[in-house]
This record gives sequence, C-alpha cells and structure tokens, in this order.
Amino acid sequence: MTKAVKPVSGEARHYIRIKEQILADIAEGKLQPGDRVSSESELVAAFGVSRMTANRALRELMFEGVLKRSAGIGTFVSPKHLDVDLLQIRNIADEILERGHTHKAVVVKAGLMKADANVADALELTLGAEVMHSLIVHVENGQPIQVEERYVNPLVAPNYLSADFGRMTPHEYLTKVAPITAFEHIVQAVKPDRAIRKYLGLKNDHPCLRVFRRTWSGEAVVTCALLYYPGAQYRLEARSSKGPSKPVAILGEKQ
Amino acid sequence: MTKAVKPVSGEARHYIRIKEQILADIAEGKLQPGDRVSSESELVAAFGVSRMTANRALRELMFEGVLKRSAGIGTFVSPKHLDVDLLQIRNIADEILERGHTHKAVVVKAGLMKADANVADALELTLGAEVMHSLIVHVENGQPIQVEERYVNPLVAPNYLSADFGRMTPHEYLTKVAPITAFEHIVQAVKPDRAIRKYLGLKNDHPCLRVFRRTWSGEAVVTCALLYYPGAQYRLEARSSKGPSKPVAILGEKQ
DNA sequence: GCGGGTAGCCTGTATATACAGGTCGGTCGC
DNA sequence: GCGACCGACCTGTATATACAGGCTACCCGC
Repeated sequence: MTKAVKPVSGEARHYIRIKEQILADIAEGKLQPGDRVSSESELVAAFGVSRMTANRALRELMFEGVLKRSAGIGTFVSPKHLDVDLLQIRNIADEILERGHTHKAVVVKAGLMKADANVADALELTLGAEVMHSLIVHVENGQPIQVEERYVNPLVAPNYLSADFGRMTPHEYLTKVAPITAFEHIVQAVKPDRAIRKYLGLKNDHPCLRVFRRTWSGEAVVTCALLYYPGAQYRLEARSSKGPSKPVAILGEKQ
Repeated sequence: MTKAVKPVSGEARHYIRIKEQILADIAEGKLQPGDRVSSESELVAAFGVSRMTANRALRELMFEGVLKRSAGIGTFVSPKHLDVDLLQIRNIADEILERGHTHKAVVVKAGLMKADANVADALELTLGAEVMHSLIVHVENGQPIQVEERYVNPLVAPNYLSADFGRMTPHEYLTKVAPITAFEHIVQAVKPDRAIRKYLGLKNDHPCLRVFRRTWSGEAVVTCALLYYPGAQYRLEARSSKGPSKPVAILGEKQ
C-alpha cells in the first residue's frame, strides 16, 4: 500500500536534497534574509516526500542557524550571520562547507621570525626564539570572512610551514600534529587597522571582532592566533551544555 | 489502535527526557568518554517511546558533539569534551571591586512593558506578555564601562523592580532569586548608536562589544540582557578548565 | 463599525512500520 | 582447520498518520 519510495541509493538522501536546494536558493539570492521559506506541506508537494522528511530538513537548517521557525507562522531565512562557538574550536572550512558554501584560503605570508616579547610570552618560549608565522585570509563564496594571523611553536609542529594551506587549514594541520587539550579565547571589539580592512574589504569605521586564541597540547602551547571577523555579521556564541538549542534573534535587530 | 501517547503537555518532551538522562549520566560519570550508550531499541524499551523518538534524541546529541554514532556498531560517548566550563557569568560590580576601584550603578530606566516579538521569543513568553525592563549604566571610578539593558521574566522574579540596584546589581539580585542553571552568550562587535555612545561617553567611531546574554533557572528563562562594553578596553575571556591561568598580553597591543 | 468566535494553515511532537546497509560472530560445508 | 555464508543487531532513511497548540484572517452578529 505504501508508496515504497526507495530511499535512493548512491545519490543524496531526500532530506539532504531539500537542504541543498534551500541553501542554493539562499546562495543565489533567490531567498533573502527574512524571506519566507516553503512550508513543510509545500515541500511535501514539491519534492514528493513525507512531511517528516521535510520537517527534518527544515529543523536541521534551523539548528544550523540558517532558518528561523515559529509555530503558526512559518519558516524564514535567518539574518545572515556566521556563528562561531566560543567554547569549542571548529575548523572554519568545515563550518563554511556545512553551509553549502565554498571555502578558499589565501596565504598572504608564511615564514620564520624571531619571537618578540608578546609572542614569546604567549607561546611560553624565550625572547628571540625562532617561531613560525602565517597570515591567511579565509574566503567564503568569494567574500573574505576571516583574517588569521598565527604564530606556531616549532618545538611542537616543526613542519608547519611545509603544509599545504590550500588543502588543509592551519587549524586542521595543527590538530592532526598535536591534539588540543586546552584552549583560551579572548574577545574584543576593535577598529581594524588599514591592513585588516584591506584584507576583509571593509570601510573605515566598520568594527571588527578580534579573537585571541591559544591552544595547548599537554603542557605545551601549540599556537596562538589573532582572528579578525567583520563586525556585525559575525556572532560568537557560548552556551552552557544544558543550554538552549534554538537560535533566537538578538534584541534590537530587525526580525 | 495506536497507543496514542499524549505528547506530554507541560513537562519535557520525550526526546528531551532521553537527552537529559544521557547528559546526566555523563555528568555523573556513569558514562565515560568512549563508553557505549544504549542503542535505539534499548531506549525504546527503557523509555517506552518509539524508535524514531530515540533516534532523534541520539542524533541531536551527535550533532551537539556529545555522542559519536556508527551504523552497525553502536553509539558512544565522544572523547573530546574539552570542558565547557568557563566564560562564566560574573558580577560586574565584583570585578570592579576586585580591581580596587569603586562601582556605581546609574538607573536610567526601570519599569514594565509589553514584550515585542524579539523579547517574547528570547524569554520564551507569548507576544504582548508583560515583562520588566531596566536600563542601567555601570560606572567604574567615575567612568561608565557598561550599559546593561535587561528584560526580566516576571513569572520567575516578580519583585525585580523593587530591588535596590544601588546596593545590588540586577545580576546579583536575580541569581539570588533564581540560581542560574544554564546560560547563553552571543558576542558581536557593533557601532554603538547615539544613545549608547552618550551613556558610555564614546566618540563616533569607537567600536563596542555587544553581549547578548540569556540565563535559565531550570526550564524557565530568567532574564535576557544586552550588555555594551566600550571596545578595546574590555576583554571577554573563555578558557577550557584545564587551561592556563596566567594572563597574557594580546598580540599587537603595546606592553 | 467593531468585537469575538472559528476555520484553516503552520509547526512541534509522537507513533508504527519498512527497507537498506554496515559489522560481527557463529555455524556449516569443504 | 579454515573459509564462506548467514543471521542478529545496529544505525540511517523514509513513509503515513495523528494530535496539540500558536497564529491569522475572515465572517457573523450585535
């Protein structure tokens, strides 16, 4: 009696197809922030799936922060912002790929340098010790979204500079070499200097979030990095584990 | 024919109960990283739910990074769990007093209002419900350092407005009335509007950190607040609990 | 004109059922 | 004895169905 729709085999699963379609519509601008997305029953008609499948696609996109839903009203595209979790460290390339977007890393600089007082302090090395340094701009769908200035402890990851950052982000490489056992995040709002503005394509008065991150592997500091994010588009999130799941609009923002 | 289990009404939904049970077992150490978690069918038997419900609980915990699943093998507690402890909520008055400075709170507004869509959503109340609202400027040694705009759930703290904010900060009062069991922080860098600039005594292009904070006591949202800090002067810190203690200068800053 | 009730749409949750496919251990046949 | 098959168990995906409850727009009666 049931339609016995085979759950496809090699191809994408139904709920993934729905998610991809919605992400594509957003990427192409067919769906703008605030726009209403097809309701579950409309998706049922359009894709020939059951409501549970449509529900799953929409629910997952909501958890991923792409959509906002409210019972009785409908489902809407969230205002565009990128979320970063303050209490865990994620690979920026993964985050971007999960949103269905393309990621590219542009290596501006990579080389050796002598640690000045701040760097030596941060990496717990002696003044003047040789450290590795890289400056990378991360680009999502052609738009720069993060400047990453990184200093790496050569005692922990001596071959850092020979990694191919086009294929593997510094973070990815370093966690492979030395798994993270502890981290520290310090967040500030800053006026970006001219170089950062240039890399991110920002206007003069656009505020930036600056995250100073250090990671440890065992007793040793693996690396420290300054991460610059273009201001209001970015939100850093921190939740206690029992905390909520559903994204909520920040007060004072439209919609 | 079907069992017609009512989806509960006031209480937690079934899949939430399962998630809470698993999280509790992990918290109490009954489940260690790497341990096998009950399979879906075992949960079906234990909780009297359908497999789809058990599946949802486990799948969400997987997305949240708590569990790892693999078909044919089973479900296991994730190894990582870099402790999510810090970025704790502190009372700004305590921080200031610890620095040996004086703290003063200036109450700009305090009163009742009807919740608009965003406030209702944030406090998990219905649209138009009456909520309490306060706008306070915190002053350290005569200099304003935080604007705190707060909305309070009257079901949790009905007497909020009669508290004396000169003697006890809103945060202090609220934690006394309803201990915090969960929180959420969302951090952004923004250009402050004129009112905020005025309260903080800032120039036009000075960036601000804006922290949107919600706190829970049990299932209820106690309060949500927008906190504005003058940009580079303020740092928000988050550390894994195994992390470092010694403060370090942020790279790029003098001294 | 205006206020209240209701029908209809939407999401949230839950159930029972089904098939696909991975993993593992035991058994049977050579 | 050893290898191949098979069945048990697990997750992954999908369907049809049901009821609860929020929200809106429309209509009807006063």
